[in-house]
Amino acid sequence: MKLQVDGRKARGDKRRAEIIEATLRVIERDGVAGVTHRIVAAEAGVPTTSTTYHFSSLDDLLIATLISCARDMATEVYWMIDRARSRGSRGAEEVAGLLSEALGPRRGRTMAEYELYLLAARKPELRPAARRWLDVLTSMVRHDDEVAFRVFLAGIDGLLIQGLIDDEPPSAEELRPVVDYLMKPR
Amino acid sequence: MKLQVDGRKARGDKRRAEIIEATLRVIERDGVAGVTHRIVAAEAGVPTTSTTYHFSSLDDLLIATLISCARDMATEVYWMIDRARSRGSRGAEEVAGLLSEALGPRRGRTMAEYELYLLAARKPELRPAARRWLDVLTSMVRHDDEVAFRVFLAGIDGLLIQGLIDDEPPSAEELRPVVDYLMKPR
DNA sequence: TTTGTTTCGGGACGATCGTTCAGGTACTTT
DNA sequence: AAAGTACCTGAACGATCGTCCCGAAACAAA
Repeated sequence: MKLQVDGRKARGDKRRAEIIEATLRVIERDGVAGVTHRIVAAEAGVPTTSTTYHFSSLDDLLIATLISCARDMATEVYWMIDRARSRGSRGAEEVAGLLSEALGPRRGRTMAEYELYLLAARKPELRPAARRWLDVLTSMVRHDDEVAFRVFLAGIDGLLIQGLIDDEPPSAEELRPVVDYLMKPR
Repeated sequence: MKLQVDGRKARGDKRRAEIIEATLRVIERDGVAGVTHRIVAAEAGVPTTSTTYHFSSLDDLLIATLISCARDMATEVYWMIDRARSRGSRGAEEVAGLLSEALGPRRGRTMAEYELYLLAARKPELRPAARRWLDVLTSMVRHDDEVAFRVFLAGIDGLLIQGLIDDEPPSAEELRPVVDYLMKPR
């Protein structure tokens, strides 16, 4: 079993990845509504037909983008948890910082993620990918209290969504008491 | 100052309302992406030019729809709180029931609301309308604990969003322990 | 009735859309 | 070298899009 010696497939995979990255940039900038074959192709610097060749339809492209996005998010959270653990902290500070980053410098990315998330609500084939990052969290964090953990996850989502319609992103200091409350055992 | 004696304006307002209702139905069915002048006009049973006449652009139409939607939601929540109070309960049962309804029979409507919500993240002129229902809640519920209330609101949003990507909607019984935890004072 | 205002709606314009097709290129296998 | 496979891409098709134009109709004020 040889892996990836075919130069053609190698180039194909590379271009596929470039197209997915371009798609994510387009969603960050213009939203899911702004995703078209031509726009994505222009963003990626490839001819229009290249996107239709590698992704049989627009839906396929969006599905691939969501899957890639969910994987990135999962690994990112993985490292955050790892970082928090190595510091021996309970993570509230890390979480608050991550939230304020998600709502500030990375606001476009956060919007893109939730747009894809909502898309999964409409397209069942997207749901496994959308659920993945929840699953990753669930499997990583020890949950001595199942209910408390579900509340925590829901709270994070709610804070992010509500933070997206604020005129200016909340700071980590503003978020801190809410996150503390959310993570406080009882 | 006479109000609404002009039959022309009366008809115009009525048609405007019909177009907005049709728009909401289209969003429930096809999402914000499915909203076009022609589709909305067909749904409302009016000629295409009627939607462009009453709403100078598609954005205007979506803005009007979000505002109308937010108002409906606010009054609905108002009555729920009123109902819960008259029963003397703390509301956990009512909240769990409302959530399971929002994720079950009214799933399309819930998706539409969150899509419009996310649209507000991209279009600043939509944000006041999107924030309104949060404001209504904040003003109605006595908040002896500010932080706890923010956590509660975020938790509701998170539960709804996560429930939207479940393959089958959670029942009120499943939701109940989480809602209880969310509303439990400490 | 005449004049002015508001709503209505058929038709059309240019733009952009998703997708297809056929020919060409690059690479692997036989 | 020949055949086979995978990728690339310019051109084009039919459909749909937002929006505009302009005359007709309904209604109010004179």
